[in-house]
Amino acid sequence: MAGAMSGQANSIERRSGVSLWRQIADKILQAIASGDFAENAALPPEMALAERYGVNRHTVRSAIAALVQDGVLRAEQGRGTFVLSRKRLSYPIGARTRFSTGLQGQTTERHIALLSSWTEPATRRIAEALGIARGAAVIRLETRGEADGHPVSRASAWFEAGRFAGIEDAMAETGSITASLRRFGVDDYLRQSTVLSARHADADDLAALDLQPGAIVLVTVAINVTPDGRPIQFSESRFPAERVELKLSASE
Amino acid sequence: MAGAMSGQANSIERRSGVSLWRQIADKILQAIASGDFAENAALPPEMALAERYGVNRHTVRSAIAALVQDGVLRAEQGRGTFVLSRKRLSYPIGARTRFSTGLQGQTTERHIALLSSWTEPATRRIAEALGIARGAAVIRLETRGEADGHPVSRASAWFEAGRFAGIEDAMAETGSITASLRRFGVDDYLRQSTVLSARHADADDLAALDLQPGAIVLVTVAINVTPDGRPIQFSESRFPAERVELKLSASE
DNA sequence: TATAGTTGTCTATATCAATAGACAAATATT
DNA sequence: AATATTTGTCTATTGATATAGACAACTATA
Repeated sequence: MAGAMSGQANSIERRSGVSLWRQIADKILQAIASGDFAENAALPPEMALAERYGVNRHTVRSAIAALVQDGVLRAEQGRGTFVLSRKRLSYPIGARTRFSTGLQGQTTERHIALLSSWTEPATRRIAEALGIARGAAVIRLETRGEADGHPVSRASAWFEAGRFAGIEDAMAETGSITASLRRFGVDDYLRQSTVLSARHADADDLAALDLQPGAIVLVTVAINVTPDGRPIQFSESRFPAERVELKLSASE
Repeated sequence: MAGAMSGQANSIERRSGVSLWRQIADKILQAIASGDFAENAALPPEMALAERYGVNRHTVRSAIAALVQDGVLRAEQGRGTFVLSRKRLSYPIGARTRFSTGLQGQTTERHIALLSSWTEPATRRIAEALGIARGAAVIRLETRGEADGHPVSRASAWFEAGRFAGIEDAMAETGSITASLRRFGVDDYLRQSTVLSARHADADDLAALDLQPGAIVLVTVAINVTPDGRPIQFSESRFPAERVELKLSASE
């Protein structure tokens, strides 16, 4: 274990508003995600981790307890603590970002579940993105992306209500944005813009993505357009940073 | 203020390992960054914020105190609390990502400061990325990007030591990766791959980016190649999520 | 079968985080 | 000048976080 975790600074911040056990849990998650531990590998003993991070053994135990609760680790009395989960999923992002095709090879099964949908007036931001009047009716889809039974994304998407009336039914049936858009004559679409940020998960994210409080989510805000440049979809997606990384496609 | 901040769930998680005051500080930062408040606009009164988030007024005061300390807000007794900082910088990422050109129009001045540099053996990951032997000598540059006097990025970059001997001197002189590479006959280069993640800032990030403990950083891991596909640079960059968002170029 | 190493549990103590209430100090408004 | 609004300060109390030490329970190994 001497070399493992060597890439990161083993530093912990006190009085930060983020408890020490959570910071340590984050570091362990990072180490696992970046491949410092193989699956089923043993973590260093609690005393060693405590010394490494300069905290009490009980503080390390709090961090481990949270990760055990989260299904990332398994502790066995007398033997050690072992890694259960695999590396992060690598979610590709580019001009032709599609949920299902992007995760092929990394997962055996994936789909998008429609959580809810309704019609609402367009905010200024959405109206600008879709090139419609502020306050015009837009259909909002709330979805969750799942891969091998685990939630990997949580998204809100907006479509012009006039042009895409009934898209929620198509979405519920097909479980695919691409397939749903095809029913409205959209055979192809491109990612016009993507803006990326990160924040702590809110209550909705926590529930939908099955995260522990305090987790970080990556946020993308995107506009999809038809090949002739007409905007059709505005969306905000949240990805759990501990389970997903975003891979920007090289050529598009 | 009824409509402002409307986009986010006003929910706070308890027993999360992240203190309530930090969660609220995050939400206020988000609201500012997403344009809910104009510069110099007044925040809602402390009592109103306390009610909105379902916490005590003193908890809100802790959040505001942290942001005042951070230079984001200014509190005036009897008047109110006011927004100082502007919206997030939007940092473009694409095939031709360049630090200086990317921020034109948003800032009046920007440059890259070389913090330190040294030669070290290539780790497995770096060797694979650069297409060299594991353990071969690589030059490591530690840099900080600054715009209008404020730090906006913190990066580590690795170059093959044989081909780019002395690049640290070029970097110190020119303050530009592009200009430094030109001295070694690299007139053009492309972003081959970019992988994105997010985590809490570590001690080094906090110091270099002038952040408060508990802040979140966006992390990009990238490989740059010459037009003929030969890898020349491997880098990991950290951006403060509260001050920078990443804008993916449409055509890359 | 000892022994060393590891996780699990318990008690105790100190500090941080959050709530609660009261009132002072400064500002804006009537 | 009087009043309402808002931030600043103080005391007190509770629960979560972190440290410290001791020992039990379990596993692997010499």
